[in-house]
Amino acid sequence: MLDLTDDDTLSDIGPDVAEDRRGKPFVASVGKCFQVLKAFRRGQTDLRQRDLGLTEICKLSGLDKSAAQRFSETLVTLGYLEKDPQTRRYRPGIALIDFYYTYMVSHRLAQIAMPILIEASKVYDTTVNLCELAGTDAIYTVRIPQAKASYGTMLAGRRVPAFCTAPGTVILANMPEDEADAVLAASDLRKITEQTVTEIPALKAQMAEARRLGYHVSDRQSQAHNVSTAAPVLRLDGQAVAAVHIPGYAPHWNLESVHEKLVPLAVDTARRISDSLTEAM
Amino acid sequence: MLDLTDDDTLSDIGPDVAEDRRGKPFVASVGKCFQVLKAFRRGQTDLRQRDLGLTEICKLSGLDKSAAQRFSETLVTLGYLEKDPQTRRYRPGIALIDFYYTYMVSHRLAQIAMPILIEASKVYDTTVNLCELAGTDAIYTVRIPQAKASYGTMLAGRRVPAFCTAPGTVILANMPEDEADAVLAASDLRKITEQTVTEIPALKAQMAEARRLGYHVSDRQSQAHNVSTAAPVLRLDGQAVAAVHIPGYAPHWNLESVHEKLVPLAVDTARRISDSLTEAM
DNA sequence: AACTTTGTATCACAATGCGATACTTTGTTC
DNA sequence: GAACAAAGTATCGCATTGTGATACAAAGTT
Repeated sequence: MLDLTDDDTLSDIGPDVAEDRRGKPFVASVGKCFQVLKAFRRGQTDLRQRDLGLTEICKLSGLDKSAAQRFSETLVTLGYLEKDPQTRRYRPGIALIDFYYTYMVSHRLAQIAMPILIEASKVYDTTVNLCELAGTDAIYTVRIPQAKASYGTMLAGRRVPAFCTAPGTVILANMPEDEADAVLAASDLRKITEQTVTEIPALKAQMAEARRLGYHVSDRQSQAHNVSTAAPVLRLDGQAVAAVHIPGYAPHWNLESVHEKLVPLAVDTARRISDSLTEAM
Repeated sequence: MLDLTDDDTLSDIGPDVAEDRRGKPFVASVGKCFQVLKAFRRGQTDLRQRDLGLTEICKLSGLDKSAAQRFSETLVTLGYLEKDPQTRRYRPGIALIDFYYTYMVSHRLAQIAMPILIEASKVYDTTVNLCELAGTDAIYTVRIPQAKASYGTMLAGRRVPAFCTAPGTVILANMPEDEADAVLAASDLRKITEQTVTEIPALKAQMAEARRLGYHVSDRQSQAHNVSTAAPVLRLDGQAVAAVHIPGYAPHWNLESVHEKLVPLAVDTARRISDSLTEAM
């Protein structure tokens, strides 16, 4: 009944440490509390399970039992986890949602893009997404969903690997080459489907092509049956800040119809957002 | 150009401490780091400003300069804040979005509700929301937006006071009376507009009426020019777990047309979700 | 150029978080 | 249903870790 199966690839939640921030003050307890929260994301994608026991939190967070207990209880007190008094298991708390709002409310790009994306979604009654690059992942920040999509693909916050997805490709294609190279070098270049391209030269050729064309079509590179397209949102200086992504799900859309209809829609939508952006920034 | 003005009431981010959790282990550093993150939410609604300097973080979080620095830098290292090297100001980091996904992906109610809400939004081309109660606030967890709405009202994670909004009223009306009373008692019963009802007896009468009718129409109680309606999503035992909320914005909708069209839509949508729920739970 | 404001670095102290250990409860097996 | 295993909770002395007053540096302002 509850089908959590997802057809596309998920990324884990990113590296635990950032760049060269050594020397900066760092409060270890804070890092550990986020390890606990991350455990729930890992736990969910792995086990399709909504809540975790203390022992599972230990394993998924890498903390010992005492620490896991302390931080879990702390997070319950703060409302970021909830604890079932019966089962004594923990689950994500509703207060977590606050941070989405905190991030998005100050996000000018999303603010500008939202109405344009909504309009676009109506043209062919399709899902339309806005993606941004975060490390080696593309994160969906705004999603205008359609009823037939699977639940996981309706949610903002989803991460997918940049190198093998249409939105990732167009963003990488329109950023400084050395930065793009760094992302590829840091990426875990695994074959997700049979079609996934994993060789750096082939990927760079794809990116060059995407840059030339102004869009990219991902033909079952990360999803077995689906074709999706993306076009870059560009700053005045030509650098990509995001991508408009439109998936074409299997029965209804194919390579041909995506090229004919969704590609122009994605390109046009991204261009409209880019134009509005440069005015405001 | 960038209009961040919002027409409805926002709640602050909730109490800093929960119930009677004394005795439970608590890591103070973790609490303080969340004070810093909350500062950004406060800062944004107050100042309509996207980033905060260290001194502002001090004021908004209640921490001293050293602590503010330590926790801000820690959060930067973890990716939950970003720091502009030029201005040395901090802003929310994209990694914050991860927690929305973490919460939502395991949320069976949202999963069930999403397609039904999408369908409903197409009937009159309106925004349709799913709200849940958190403390004295109603939090929007799922929003199907329409292009004409203001940005703030498109975002999941928004909090509004329960007592003076339609979704809050229908949820309070369909929960154990003592719990509802407790929520009202804890609420900050301020007049938001001229029409806001703030007397407990009047509020309880409203709730009784909402319970009898199966819906509630909020006539400019929290928004000066708008009328909105909500209907409860009920568990098999009749307890509310959420509310379907449909706002009727001013020029297009009025009290009459809301009653005629949006009320039946909200009631029907909430009932369809309730029915799917009980099967699954 | 003098001043104010804001951000960064330092460091000795002890409070605070740590985690090994022991205890209690749940639920699993025979 | 007794015996056992596994998961969750409580305890507590130690020293690690975070603390915050102070001093310093770098931007902004007059």
